[in-house]
Amino acid sequence: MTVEGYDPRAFPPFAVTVDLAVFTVRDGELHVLLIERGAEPYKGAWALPGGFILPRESAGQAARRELAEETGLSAGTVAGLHLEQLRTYSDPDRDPRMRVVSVAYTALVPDLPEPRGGGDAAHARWVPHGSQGRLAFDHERILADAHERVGAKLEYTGLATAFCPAEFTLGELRQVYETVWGVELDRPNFRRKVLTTPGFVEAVEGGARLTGGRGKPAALYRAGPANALHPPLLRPEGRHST
Amino acid sequence: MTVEGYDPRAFPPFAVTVDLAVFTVRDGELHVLLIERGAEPYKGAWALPGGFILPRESAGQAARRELAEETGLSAGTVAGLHLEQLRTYSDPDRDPRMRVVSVAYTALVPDLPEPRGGGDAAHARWVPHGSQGRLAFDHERILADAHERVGAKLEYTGLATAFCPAEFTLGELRQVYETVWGVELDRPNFRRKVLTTPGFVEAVEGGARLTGGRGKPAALYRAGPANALHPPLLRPEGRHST
DNA sequence: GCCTTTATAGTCATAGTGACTCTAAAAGAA
DNA sequence: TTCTTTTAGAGTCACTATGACTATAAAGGC
Repeated sequence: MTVEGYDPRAFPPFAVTVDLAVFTVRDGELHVLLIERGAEPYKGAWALPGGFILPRESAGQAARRELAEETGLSAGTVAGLHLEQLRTYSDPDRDPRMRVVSVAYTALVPDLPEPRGGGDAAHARWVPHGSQGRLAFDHERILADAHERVGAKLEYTGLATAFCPAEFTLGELRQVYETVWGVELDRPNFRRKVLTTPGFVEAVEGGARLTGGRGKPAALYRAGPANALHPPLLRPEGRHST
Repeated sequence: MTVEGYDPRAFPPFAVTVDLAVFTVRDGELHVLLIERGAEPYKGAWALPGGFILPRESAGQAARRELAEETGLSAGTVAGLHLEQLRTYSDPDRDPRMRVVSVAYTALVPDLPEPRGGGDAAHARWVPHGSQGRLAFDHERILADAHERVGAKLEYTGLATAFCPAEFTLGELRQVYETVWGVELDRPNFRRKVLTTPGFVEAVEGGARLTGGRGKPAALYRAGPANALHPPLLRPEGRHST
């Protein structure tokens, strides 16, 4: 049971941190937010943003605070972003200095301005996913888990809209799927599927947007009320993992 | 970033525990393993089994160790059980005495003997899910999250076989779905779906088993190699949450 | 004007599924 | 024994969802 026979010195003390895998779609490519470490160990290496949980904070609050600090976004903007707990990493040797348990979060954001690199992050950058090279600690593993989770959640939730601005075209939404899954989707079929899935998207009345100056203007949509898609929008070829 | 500017006293110390939501199907009913607390706070209340992570343990190792201690199962048996990290609970006030972050795990077990209540658990019992009343700490929330997660995973993974012994009938497997989801499934349709989903189950050659002495003997199957079901076996009526 | 690009409207064949009916093989009751 | 009950398992039918298409519309660049 939790904390049987209580004694302040009877439990092994741990440091608890949050790490964030922040994804965005930029120019049709999936990008991850990374920071460059300014101290040992792994000095100069790239790592996921993150930091300690404060004494009166939940892990979720810490994640949102760190995200605001490292991206330079206002607290109000960060409050509206999609942030989701991924899992907790607790290998005793994951940090060479001491026992650190880290609660990892995944954030999905629409295309944002270049991060300011505030907080203790010497440099923060959007890095194309796949070209990030080796990361500090077990952050490669965390990033891989986060990518897999995001890909899976696109199938059965309306999460893809979190990568888009408030109003978006179906082409932009389709590009999110193609970018995260690394596949090409048939345009008419994707359109049919999205529009017939109840609650996925809602049409914006007057709207129409030129898509980068090319092609016919597209109607605008906003995220619908559904958080689960029925039936799901499954990846082609069925490569899952879970 | 994780543990910038290291100083042993610079980080807020946390206690880190694991909590377990252990499910089994007994007599066609979903049961949860609960222990009765022997100390304040919540003395006498029922709670999820769990305990501290030791200094050289990962959270997963701690979960497996605690499960063995509280159920009285051998380490070998516990090693074969399905154990999966659920999520981490970190509300600063979730434990009234001190700051405790808990990594929750979900375990799915076939019908087991009554637990011995070893370890520090005064009493351990299988309690029918839904009749457990109020639990200590935030364990009701953890249990609800675990149930929702298990229900969702039955849809797109072969997880249901973890509730069954090594060899099982399709009727037993169907009962797992019906019990966890709380619905009735059409027998022929369920059978067709399971048998046509590649890798879900494999026929056991000679086998056949009387199902509680009633009805025609059923063929035996074992869990197949697939960990993901394609296409998924969706709940009727599409009530998800995610 | 034409060409390219993207959006959007359809068509058609097929796989998957829900709602069924029907038969087989066991135990227990009369 | 025969009849009833129970569960396994085979099979049918209609409808939905989907993959693979074709075709048209509306923009910019040339």
